[in-house]
Amino acid sequence: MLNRTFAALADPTRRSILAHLARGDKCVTHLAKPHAMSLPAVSKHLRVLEKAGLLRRRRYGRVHEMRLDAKPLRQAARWVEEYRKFWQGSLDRLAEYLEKENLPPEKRKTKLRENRDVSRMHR
Amino acid sequence: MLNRTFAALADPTRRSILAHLARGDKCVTHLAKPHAMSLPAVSKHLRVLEKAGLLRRRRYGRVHEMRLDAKPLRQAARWVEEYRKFWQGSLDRLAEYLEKENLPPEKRKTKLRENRDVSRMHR
DNA sequence: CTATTACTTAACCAGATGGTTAAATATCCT
DNA sequence: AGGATATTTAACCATCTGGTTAAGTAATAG
Repeated sequence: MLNRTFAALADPTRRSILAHLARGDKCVTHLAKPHAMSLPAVSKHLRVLEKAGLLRRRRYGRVHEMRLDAKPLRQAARWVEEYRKFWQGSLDRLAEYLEKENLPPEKRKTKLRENRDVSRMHR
Repeated sequence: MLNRTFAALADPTRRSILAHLARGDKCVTHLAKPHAMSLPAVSKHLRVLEKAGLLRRRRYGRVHEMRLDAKPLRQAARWVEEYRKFWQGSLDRLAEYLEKENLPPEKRKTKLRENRDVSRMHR
């Protein structure tokens, strides 16, 4: 499920469609209008979103009305949130990380071996 | 950026790699071991994650050590959180939504026109 | 009945993705 | 020097993706 959810969100057109649906249910033609592409292209995007469970489709005659269903985003949010502590601490960690990179090669080599002994990791 | 981030997260192998990196920095071989695929395949995944900014690479001799960088997830989280209210209200909304679907066709048709007048949307 | 509207399906295309194996590079060990 | 180890690059392949145009289906309008 996460696969399909994230894959669906990876496309800007689809995120835009979701954003539009967040302001109210809309039919295919309405959703297509702001997106400079053919109707079948939008239709495909809608199918992707539908399969990802991010929207529901209802037919009223020939009009297909789409409704946002954000439930799959809950799981996605939970997954991403797992990493909150890492981006919170990342300023410090990254600083420390990049600092090493600026040591002159000689110094770096010995310094690093002392600390982390990565060179012996694979013996 | 969101494009690359979400795309990177859409692959289970890559999510697994990130999960492993969350427990500490690791080199390519170590990251590859639990994933039943060739080393080049993992190497490609790492490049994708790197381009998405989700990890940093440091070389210690022949060993490439990877470090998680979760900062891009922050933006992703913010995006997803925008939709929190929708999945929170979705139980009610979806119930209401599906309830209509179970009405007998006759009743549904008239009922819906009265309410929403979708049939006149495109005149 | 006919035309128009809303939308999908089909067929096609270029380029990306996710994997493979084989070869190349670079480092480390003896 | 020569061999083993860590990793990447190259070439290839099948499938997926995101778009197109053209044709098909179904409902509404006149």
